[in-house]
Order: sequence, then C-alpha cells, then structure tokens
Amino acid sequence: MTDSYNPSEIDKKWQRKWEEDGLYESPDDDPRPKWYFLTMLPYTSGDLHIGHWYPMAPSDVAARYKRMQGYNVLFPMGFDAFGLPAENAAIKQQIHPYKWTMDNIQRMRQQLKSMGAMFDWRREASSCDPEYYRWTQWWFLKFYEKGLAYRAKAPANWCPSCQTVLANEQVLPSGDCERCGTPVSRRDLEQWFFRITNYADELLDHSQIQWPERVVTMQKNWIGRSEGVEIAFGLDVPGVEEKDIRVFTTRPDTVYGVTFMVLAPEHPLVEKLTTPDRRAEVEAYVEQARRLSEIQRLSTEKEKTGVFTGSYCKNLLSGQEVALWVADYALLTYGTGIVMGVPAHDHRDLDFAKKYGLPIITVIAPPGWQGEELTEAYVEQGTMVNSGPFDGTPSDQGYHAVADYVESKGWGGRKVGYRLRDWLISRQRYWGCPIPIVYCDRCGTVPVPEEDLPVLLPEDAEFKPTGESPLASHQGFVNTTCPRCQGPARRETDTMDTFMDSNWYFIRYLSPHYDEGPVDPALAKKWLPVDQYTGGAEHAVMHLLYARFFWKVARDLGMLPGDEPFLRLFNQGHIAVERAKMSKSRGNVITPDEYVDRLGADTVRCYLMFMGPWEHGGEWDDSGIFGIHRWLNRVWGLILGGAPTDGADAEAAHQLRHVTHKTIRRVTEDMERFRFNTMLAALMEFSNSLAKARESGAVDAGAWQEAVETLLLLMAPSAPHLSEELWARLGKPYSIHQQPWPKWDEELAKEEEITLVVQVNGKVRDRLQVPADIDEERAKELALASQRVQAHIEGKQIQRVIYVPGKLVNVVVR
RNA sequence: GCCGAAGUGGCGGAAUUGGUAGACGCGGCAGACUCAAAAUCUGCUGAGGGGCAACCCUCGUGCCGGUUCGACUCCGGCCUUCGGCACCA
Repeated sequence: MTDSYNPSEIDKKWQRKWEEDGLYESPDDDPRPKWYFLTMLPYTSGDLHIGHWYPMAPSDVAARYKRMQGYNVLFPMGFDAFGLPAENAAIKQQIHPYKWTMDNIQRMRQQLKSMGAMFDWRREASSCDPEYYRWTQWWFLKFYEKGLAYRAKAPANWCPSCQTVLANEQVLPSGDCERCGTPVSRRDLEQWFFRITNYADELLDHSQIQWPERVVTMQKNWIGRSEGVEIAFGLDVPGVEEKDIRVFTTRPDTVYGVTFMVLAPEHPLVEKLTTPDRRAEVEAYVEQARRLSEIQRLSTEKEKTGVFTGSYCKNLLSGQEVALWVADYALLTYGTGIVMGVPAHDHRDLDFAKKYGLPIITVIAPPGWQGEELTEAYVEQGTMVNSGPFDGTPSDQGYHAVADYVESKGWGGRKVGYRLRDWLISRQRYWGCPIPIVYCDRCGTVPVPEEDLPVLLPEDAEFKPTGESPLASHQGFVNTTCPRCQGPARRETDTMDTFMDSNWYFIRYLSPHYDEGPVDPALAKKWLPVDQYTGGAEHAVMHLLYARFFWKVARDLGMLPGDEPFLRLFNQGHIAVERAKMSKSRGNVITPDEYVDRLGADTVRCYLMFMGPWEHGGEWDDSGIFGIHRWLNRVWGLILGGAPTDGADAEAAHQLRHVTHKTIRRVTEDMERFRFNTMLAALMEFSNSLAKARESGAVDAGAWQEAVETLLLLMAPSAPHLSEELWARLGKPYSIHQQPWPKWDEELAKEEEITLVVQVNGKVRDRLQVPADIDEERAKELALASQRVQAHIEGKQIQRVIYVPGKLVNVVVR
C-alpha cells in the first residue's frame, strides 16, 4: 500500500528545499536565451485574496513552462505601494501609511510564497521604498530636462466643505462628496503635466508588439487621431484684444453652414466675450457646468444646454455674423475648446440649434436633394450647396478646396487633432512620490539636483480628517533652500500619480538595490524588454499607454533598448463575488489560505485554471474544487500504484504511446495559447486513460514508464509540489522543474482512424469509422452506401455531394 | 452616453480555419464496497417525442432577421452583463 497524498506536508517540504537551493533565482550570467515573464504587481491592500492568485498562478505556470523549454526565465514580483487607500487608512485608523503598507507587504509576501510560485524574491521592489522612489524622482527630472514636464492650470474635484481635493472615486455618482455629501465643484490648480501628446503618433503604432487586437483598438480610439482643419473666425468685440477665434473641424466642407459657435464653459475667452447683460446667466451656467463630470457632459442622451454670451464673430468665408454661445458639450481639452455649430450636418449641433431656435442651413446636399428641409442631420458626404464659390463641389473634394482656400488666406490650415490629452501627474496627496521641484522667489521653478535625491516624505506628517494635504501643511517639508541661490524657497507639495511608479517597476526589478541609476545598464541590456506581460484588461489604456510612453522617452534618453516595453500581452479576467470585484471594503474577500491549508496549493492553482478560459475570469464558486483535489489524489495513486507489466501486446503498447504523445501535443499547444482549462482537461483525460490501461490487466513496461513520467512533466508547471514529490518517489533526479519539456513524436501522435460524419442536407445521419488517409472517392462511396443515409435520400434526387477531407460528407438532395 | 468585450445543459465550461454541439469537471440519479456512514469505484445524465430493444425522430448555443450544402462560429439589427472613460489601482 502507498501512503496518501498529504499536500500540507509536501508543499512546505519542497518550498523550503527550493528556497534553500535558490532553484528559482534567475542567473544574470546564463548562456540560455532569456525570457522576461512579467505579471502585474499587486497593490498593497493587505488582503491577498483568491482574486490575486487568479492572475498570478497561471502566470507562474506559463513561466515554469518556458523554463522547462530551455529559457532562462525571469519571473519577478513586487508591490505597488503608494496610493490613496493607505492615506485613507491613516486618517481613519491613525496608522501611518508607511506602517500600514509595510505590514500589508509582509503579510502578502508570505501568502504569495504559499502559492509555490517561481518568483525570484531577490528582485522584489516596492514603489514606496526611498531606494525606489529616489529613481522615480530621477526620471521626473529627466522628463523635465527634456521639456516633457510642464505646469499648467487644470481642474481638480474640490469639496468646499472638506476644503480638499477629491479623487474621482471619492465623488458619488450624484456629484456629491462621499464623506460629507456636499456638491463637489471643480477648481483650477497649477499642476504638472507630461507631454505624452508629443508621442501620440508613435503610440498609435503597435506594429512591433503582439497584443490582443481589442487592446490595440482601445488605445487607438483613446488616442483618437483625426485630421482636420483649424479655421479662424473674425472677432471684433470692444475691449477684447484677440482679433479671431479658432475652431478645429474635421468637416471644413460644412463651414458655410455654421450658424453658431460653442465655447467650452471653462474657456478663458468666455469671460471676455460675455456682454454685461448676459453676465449673470453665463456665470451661473459656467458654475453649473463645473459640477458635471465629463461622462455626464458628453452623454448624447443628455439634453443639450447652453447660454448666449451676447457677442458675435464673423465667418470669414461667408461673411455671416455668428452668435457665440457657451455650452458644456464643448470640451476645453479637445481641439481649441471651441466648436463650430453646423446644425444641418451634425447631430449634437442640430439638437442644440433646435432647442435654442438657431438657424439651420443645409450646405451638403444628399443625393437627389430638391431643396427640402432635412428632418435629420445629414452627416454623410454629398454636394456642397449654399457655399458661395464652392457650390457644386463634392464634399470630399470640398474638404481640400476649403482647406486650401483657408490656408491661402492665412485663416488657418490643416492640423491633426488628438483626443489624447497630456498626462496630468500631480496629486494633492501625501502617500505618493514627491515631485522634486523647488519654487524660489528669485530663481523661479528649480529642479532638485540629482545628488540631493530622494526628496523624502516626512515621517511625522499629520493625517487629519480635514483633508488638508499633510505635505502642504508640514512646515519642515515645505520650507527649504533654493538649490541654485541658497535663498529661502518652497517645495512642491504635490506627489506623482501612482501610474508613474508602475511605469518602470519592471525595470527596477532587474537591480532593485542598484544605487548609481534606476537600473544597472548591463542588466537592462540583458533582460529588457519584457517578453510576456500578463494583467487585467482594466489596464488596457491608461497604464499600458503611459508605460509605453515612458519607455519611449527612456529610449530617447539612451537608457533602454528597443521601442516597446512589452512585446506580448495577455489580459486575464477577474474573479468576482456576487458580481462584484473582490475587495476589503466590500467585505467579499475570499482568501486562498484555508483552501491551501486543507487541499494544498496545487489544488488551488489548478482549480483557478480549470474554472474557464483565463481571459474570462468568473464568479467564485468552490463547489468544483474537490473535483480537482480528487484528480490529484488519483494521479498520486496512479503513479505510485504502478501497473502489471507483462502480457501486453504490441497494439496496446502502441495505443498507450499514441495517447501519451497526443497529450504532449495538446498540452503544449494549450500552454502556448494560455488555455489552461483545456490543458488540464487533456491531462485528466490522459490520467483517465492510464487508469483504464492499468485496469486492462497488462501494460507494456516501457510505454507505461514513458506515460507516467510524461504525465508528471506535463503537470509540473501546474502542480509543482505534487509532481516534484512523485518525481522523487519514482527515483528520478531532482528537480523535475529542471527537466526539459517533453516533445511529441508526430508519427505516434497522429490519428490512424477518424470519424467520418455523413450528413444529408446538413443534418448528421451517420458516423463512420474510417482510415485517416481515406480519399474523397472512397469516402463518398461509403457515405452513399450507408443504410441510414439511404433512408434519407430514398426517392430524392442527389444534387451534389460535398466532401471535407478528414471531416465529413454532405449529401445535398431535393 | 462613448470605446472595448462577453452570452452554449441544473452549474463552470469544450468545439484550433464555416463542418459530429455539450470534451473535461461539478452537481444529480442508480449501482458496487460497508453493519451503517464517509471515502473510493462503475454506469447514466440537454429538452421533447417514438420504440420491447439495439435505436430512431424533432428541437436546441441571449433575441429577431440574413448569407451558406452546412452557422455557437460570418453579416445586419436588438437585449443583458462586464471592463475603461483620464485623481481607485
């Protein structure tokens, strides 16, 4: 008799041994080809739950597979440690964010280790570590030196009652402050931006990376490149120095149809253009617009609103006077912040014109148009009408004709517009990376010299529920001396967006303690870029776009090789509980710990993979986990129970080898595609057929040995503890994780017989077992000879017979 | 609202290129073992109908329509759910 599978014992035993032996330390000097496998790092929320294992365990499996394939695999882990929740905890529980975060990291690291992953813990990095954020600040200085960092006014959510800036997350859907219920407004603050728009065109190019098509599409839409024309309209308003206002349009051919102009409520010209009699109304409208979120403002369902400023501009092409309105559907951040209103040919403009009784002039005639009034906005191409000298021009040509004319007159010209905006990196918070800038009355804005980095977060900051930024009120932090003139100066008190930290964590992993730069250049050259990145689709746009931008800037600084940080990307899904994401605040956290204690890490790892396709994620339901556990137990018994090894015939031996090699192929192909659920199904089928073979009473000794060893090798990435234990018990050399991945023999794996499906008019009527190499003539012959087929074609006329090699015959009758 | 996805038995899911719908597992039912239970093992298990039976027929992949010899797969239109929408990470 064999002893039974005892995961709690063998998990610990092997984890200890692997750690002692440094089995998973990826050598920096290794001749094997490198493979950098990166999975997104967790935020240090302190509740490492099954939702964290879901992305990590299969990543570990894929990384282990690559390693067995002969790559020198780097699979690091770290912690995304700056952010809002730590600061909230500080305010609520009076725990310092540093302590809160470090305690969480400590706990999460232990939980992660229980998974049995091949993380190289020597490479661990945490973004809140001064050793890390010193270099985040260094990068900021490089951006600043390159002219990619600048300051400008930008709105932030402002709670007038709490006297504080709120994150979007802290504003309720109603637009009220989540803490006190006061309506939140927007207030303009001087903030730091990165010029990501300088790289917009390069970011649109995904040709060097293998990413899911949907992520590429989302990024392209996010960047939103559109070609258009900027057109000046004449302005002659007493007391206003600007003599024209400019709009960006993708439809210059409709310019004769402009009947009004719309300025974004935040536009600086609004105040100047508003006539005294309109002032009260305009100010009230602007104030109201500042309360709406961008999503609300842009909703095409929301009724259009706006107010007239009292001023006019002049359409230089038509000579028409055009009323200047303020409306919240114009966004300051897109184009020039001013939209030309062409109600006849734009849905939103039409809604607006109808509501406020503004004129509607048709300037693009649909085919066959007889001058009748259009009931809907006509947004397609047509023929220009009511357009002075351009009448009769097809609108696609009109685009260029108007653009040329505008350019020749010096009234504007062709331009490319982007939906993408520069990246606002300032956050009015404590728990983030301080922006290394000093403001001096004499010298102005002065970067902190590199040798003075890091600008440390003061440890004795106070966290008051008033919401006042702990850095801004910390005199010891704020007051400093100017690095240039040594005079009194003030520090920047904003910290950086945490996306700045996550832009380069995978670079820091390579040499987390290197202190002569953000990364040891030799290691950057050796390991970068990342070969495979895995993480949630929620990062499809922001993180992944910012990180690409960051990389390109670093490349231009000569710091990094190649044009892209992540060559391949896979987005896994998420585990939900009662349809909600797992989180401490929702109180729906499922920890892996109790499952690991009872059933072992391998069961939990495999169950997460078996739930469904990795990219789908799913609702947590543990009812199937025992099925996986039973399977691992059966494998245990199967391997240790041996098999009667005499009296097997050659055919049985061949069958066993066929199944073995077919399984190697299936598992390998599924590994390549990250289809872990079907990979495990293939392994289960394999172990089931081994059990059947044993039951038959006799198996070929050689074929059996090959089969069980193959089973263990194929299972090694998924169930690393169990397979290591059984490998050792078979007397095979340590470690199974250093063995090469099995290769299949195409001859053995191929099917000798196939099921030929026979259809009549597309309906399955028979299935025939035939040799795999059957030819078309013979297949059709057999199909028509089938009695079941005969019954369905009797008395009917055969029109044609369709043959799909290796698959089916379809008899079409009438 | 806009952008991007997903929807298949009682449940999770499978079906690599338009070609056998339901692999694998859970649950359920029946049986074996047992004094009994647990564990384990074996068989059956989409719905409806027919047949003593081996089997046979019809329907069936969110909904409506289309293309095709043939559609879970392609096209058009909807519905629902999920991710993102620039200060959650």
